[in-house]
Formats: sequence, C-alpha cells, structure tokens
Amino acid sequence: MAGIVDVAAAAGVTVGTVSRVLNGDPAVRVRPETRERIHAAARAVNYTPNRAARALRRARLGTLALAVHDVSNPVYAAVIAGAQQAASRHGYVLMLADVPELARDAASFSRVVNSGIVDGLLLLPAGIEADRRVAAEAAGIVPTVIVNDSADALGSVTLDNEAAARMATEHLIGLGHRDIGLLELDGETERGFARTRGWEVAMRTAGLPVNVAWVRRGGHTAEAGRQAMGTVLDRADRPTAVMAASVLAAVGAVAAARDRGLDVPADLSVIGFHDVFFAQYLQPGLTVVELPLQALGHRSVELLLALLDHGEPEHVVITEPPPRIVVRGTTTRYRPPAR
Amino acid sequence: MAGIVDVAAAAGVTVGTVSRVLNGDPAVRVRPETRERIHAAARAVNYTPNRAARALRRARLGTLALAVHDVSNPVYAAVIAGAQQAASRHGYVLMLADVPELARDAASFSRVVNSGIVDGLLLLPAGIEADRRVAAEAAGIVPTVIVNDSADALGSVTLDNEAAARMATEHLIGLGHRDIGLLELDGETERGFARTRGWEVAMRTAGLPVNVAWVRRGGHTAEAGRQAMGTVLDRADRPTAVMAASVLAAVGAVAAARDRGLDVPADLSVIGFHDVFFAQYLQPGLTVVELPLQALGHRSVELLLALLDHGEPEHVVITEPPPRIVVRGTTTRYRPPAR
DNA sequence: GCGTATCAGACAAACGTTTTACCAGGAGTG
DNA sequence: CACTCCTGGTAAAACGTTTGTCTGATACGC
Repeated sequence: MAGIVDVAAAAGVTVGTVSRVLNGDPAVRVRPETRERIHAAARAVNYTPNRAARALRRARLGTLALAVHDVSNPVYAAVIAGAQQAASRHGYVLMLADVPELARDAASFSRVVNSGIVDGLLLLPAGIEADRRVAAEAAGIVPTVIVNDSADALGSVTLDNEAAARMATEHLIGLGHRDIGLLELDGETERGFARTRGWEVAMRTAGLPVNVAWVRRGGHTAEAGRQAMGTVLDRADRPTAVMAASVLAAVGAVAAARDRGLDVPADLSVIGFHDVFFAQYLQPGLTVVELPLQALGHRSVELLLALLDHGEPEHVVITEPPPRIVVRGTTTRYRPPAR
Repeated sequence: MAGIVDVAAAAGVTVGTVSRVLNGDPAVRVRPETRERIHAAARAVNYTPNRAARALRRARLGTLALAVHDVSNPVYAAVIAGAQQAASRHGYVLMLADVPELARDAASFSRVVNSGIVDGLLLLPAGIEADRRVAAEAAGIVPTVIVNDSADALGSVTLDNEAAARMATEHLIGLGHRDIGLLELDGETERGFARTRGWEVAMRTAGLPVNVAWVRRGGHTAEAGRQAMGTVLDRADRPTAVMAASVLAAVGAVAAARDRGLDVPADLSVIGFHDVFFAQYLQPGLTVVELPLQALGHRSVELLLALLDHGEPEHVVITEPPPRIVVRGTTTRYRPPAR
C-alpha cells in the first residue's frame, strides 16, 4: 500500500504539503508546478489513503449507517438500494443496522454509532417504541436523518404520502366507486397519518361519505390486512373498494375477499401502496400507487451529508417524480349489483 | 467519549495494561484484583474503544463487506439478514457492496476493499463475468468467502443444492409424475449445476426418462421463466410437472401455463426453490423447497472470521437443517388425461 | 546470603494521517 | 537601512490504540 510518505518522497516535498494539496485545502499556498508534481506522484505510486488513519485524525470515517426494521421487506430494500448508490457516489460507504438491536441497550447502540465508526445515521422508522428510543439516543450524539417520516429536531426527508393517498383514492372514485374503505398503517408514523389524511381529503372533496366503520388498521403484513379487511367485509354494508396504505395489507385484503367468496375486482376493488416487484405476479395483478423509493434513499443520503457539513437540519419532501398509479387487475369500474 | 486513558487513570494503572486486560491478551500477567479494578473502571467511565485508532494500530477495522447483485432480491435479502446478525453478534459490522459497481473499475474496488476499511469480503455470485473479475481481484488482497457457490482458492460455504433439487424432484415423482421438466439457473454457478444434477439423479434413480427437450434455462426472473416454460409447453409432448431452480422462474412457469389456458396444478405441477415470503400469497400458493438461507449468511460470516484468524480457506456445506418441501397449491397428484 | 527466575506492570514506540505552529528568504515600506 | 509582510513551504505535535521491551520487586534453589 502506497502511503502519503511515498507520495511526498516522490514529489520532493513533505507529507504536510501533500496532505493539503490532495485534500484541496483552500488556505494552502503552493506554486502550480508543485501542485502538479504532487498529483503526478500520487498517481504514479497509486496512493491509497488509509481511512483508519484519516478517521483517527479527522474523527470522521466516511461511513453512514442505515437503520431499518427488516432488510427483507421489499419496500425497505428499494430504499436501501437508493441510499447505497448515493453513498458510494459521494465516496461514503453505507452499512446496515437493525433497529431492534440498536434499541436493545445503550451498549449496542453506542458500539455501532459511537467510537468513530459511523459519521451519520439514517433511520427508517416503523412507528414503534424502539424507533423513538433510537431517535432520542441519536439526537445530539450523531447527525441523524429520519427517512420517510417527520421529526422535529432531526433532519427528515419524506415522500408525498398525502398526495399519493389522495391520488389512489381518486383513482377509485374515478372508477365510479362511492363506498371506499381504508386500511391504515400500523404504528404512530407521520406517513401513516398522511395517508389517512389523503384518503379523507379525497373523499370529502368528492362529497363522498367518510364511513369510520370502513377504516381499519391494516398493518404491515398480509395476515394483518386479511384479518382487518375481514371484519369490514363481514358487515351488512360493505364498501365496494378499499385503499390499503401498504402493499402487504392490500395483498391481505384480496385474500380476505377471496375467503368470503367475493371476486376481486368485480365485488371489491383494491389499491395498494408501493410498486414492489411481485405486485405484477399476483393473480390478478395488484393495482398500486408507485412512489419514488429509490429517490427517497438517494435524497436521504444527500441530506445527511449536507447535515454533516453545515449542521442545519433540513426537512424536505420529495415531489419529483410525482406518485403514479399503476393499474393492474385489482381495480375496476363500479357496477351496481344486479337486484 | 471516555478513552483508554480515562480507564487507566481510574484504575491506577497504565494504558498498556488496560489494553491487554480488556482485550484478554493471554500472555498478560496481572493479579486478579487489578484485573477486576480495570474492568470496574471501564464500566464506571463507560469506556468506548475508538475503532479508528484500533484499526490504525491493528490494521483491522472490524468491518465486513457483503457484495451482492441485487439487494431487493428477496432470496438475497434473507442471506443478508443472516449475515448481518452473525456479524453483529461477533462485534463486526456488515456493509453492503454492489457487485456491478465493484467490478466497474479497479479504483472503485480498492476504495471499498483496500485502505483498511474492510477486513473481509463475502461474495454472493450470480455466475456472470463481473463475479469472476471481483473474485480474481479479491484473491490475495483481502480474505474472501464465496457464498453459495464453490471456489478453488477462496473459502466457500454452500447449501446442499443437489439434495434439495433431488428432494424437490422426488416430491413430484412421489405424486405420480413421470414426465418432469426442469428450468435451470442462469449463469455459470456451481449451485446451478448442482440443482441440475439433483434433478437428473432423482430421475435416473426412479428409472424415469431424462428428456432434454424439457430442460430450459429459467433464469432469475419471472419473465425469463415464463418464456422458457412457454417453449416447453408449446411442444406436442409436454411434461406434467416441472422443477424450477429458482422461485421467480417458478412464478414465470405458472404464468406461462396460464397463458395457454392450462390449469395449475391440474395440468401442470410446479415446484420452486426457496421459500420467500410472497410464495404463500400467490394464487395458488407456490410449492417450494425451503433452504436455510439465514443460516447461509450466518455460517458465511463465521467462516470469514475464522479465515481472518488463521488463514486456512475452508469449504463447508450446510446440511443442517436439511431442505424441506413446503407444499402449497401448485403441485398435485398426477392424473392421467381423460381421453 | 547470592545468583536467577518469575511476577506485575511501566515505558515508549509505533500506526498514517491532519493540522498547528513556525521559518527562511525575498519584496515592499518609511 | 531597519522593519514588516508575503510566499512557499517545513517541522512536529497530535489522534487513541496496541505491543515490544524494560524494570523493580519478590520468590526460589543451594
């Protein structure tokens, strides 16, 4: 491994000068030819800075951590992929952390976060207690950005969840549906509230009844969605369409209808959130509202890096590209029941 | 941040002694009471070792990289989760790397791998050129373990792919099927070859015909599986069952049958590889052979850590727990066509 | 009572950077 | 001519560990 001393020797200057030049120190005074000699020498010996040494001195390692609840959740996976790309484009490396594990005790938290191994933290919360503990612990210790949820003290970047929910609901309204249910998200997250708001706004704007008996917690799993939808479908008056605030709840809603001998989409139209890849392989294919998950990961990293430079926590909402309805087989035009 | 000097001061010894005691140096000689005092002091001041300094000195950072092709592939996600847990249990952190990006040029490879930022590399290959480039580059530079594929020079840990393929095929044979097709894996991977072997062995052992016209490359995507299966189903003589060497190819096979008005499982039984979570939400639910993907990630990390300690590359095959058939709706007993 | 192990820990030199403090020599200024 | 000021760097001190080498005291064999 060629170190900075090798470069200095090859260029005929001292290591201090090499360091300044290579790091683009604005306050450095070298004549152009020396600068050029140093760069040439660095290339010649194939200089690879030792990040451990740099980290020790700078108290920064060039490493970001992304804390999620479940790596195998396909929705999170898309965010991870986006964050990973952005980090590496900026010369940072991204590592994964487990929220439950971080929250378990202070020791495991500080083992990951403290001790100069991580410069910043991205937290993708699920609205449970563990999230709040991690967020509280992180605040003040390490620059932190909340992904797809809002936070007062920390930086945050969110999708336009309300607009997406509104568009999804309006898609159903546009198909002629009037009785539209809602499967809410689990946990106390702002994105969950926003999706509920979006549904409600769309309903009220269209002058349709907001029936709280058709609103249930659909959760993050298909099984939870199935149960919740079941209790709605078992009512005498049931909706002809439902917006599910997560993709898995939508899958569960379809299963619940099928359990009761109802046809999807003839008897019940279902729209879900996020265009995960398996939505198109379900039978019928799941209609969803697509949100830019990769861009979410992307922007989150960029916000965190900005936070590292000049510590002003920002709060951004991603509106570009806008949410998009991907129409597949689970939504269809409302047809009044033959009687 | 409490450093080692604070501990030393609190315990009334020098930093060198603290370091040896806390790291469990076997060659250290301290009296038990001193040892206890040091541990107590470390707890009292909440000592957090600075990993950058440690890394600089030891030329080891306590960081492992896992290189995959696609984070959002649910099969890989399970491996990632297992590796993540094992790494953190051993006090290491795991970061993700992108094989295509690593392979792009030597600079991006060495930025991740070199310069003391990563102690070891886990490579989950897909059998394409990029894998071979990364593996070749890694050999000699950084301890590397190949995950679920074999390699000569580097360590490797694989699942018992041949046994699993054999079990899957025998499940179909046990249901009375005689004409059984195969959708092979894409790419030049040992696990792909093993699965093909397993199918072939099961067929020959049962005295059934191995019809090469029923063997196709099913690939890693549902679309590829659909196309491949289509060319088989369009033949005059077609199999009554098929083993797909990947779960997505299996999904594609079901779609191909459906395209042609065939019923699954009445006209075609399908079994796939790996019990990913959405298999049960397909309609009908996909029968699969389940392999311990989490354990794969787990053992891979352990092998890599062993490799770091005493550099003997090992090759292990995970046989515990054994593959398991998860029967759902896409396989059924063979019934001769009414004529 | 003398030489020699052994014990229990001290001392100090790394590791490869970054960064603070400093300096020689020439140019400008009064 | 004495002085400041700039230019283009140099020299050395950190950063917080780990680890090889020493040392002062106690125990042991004879």
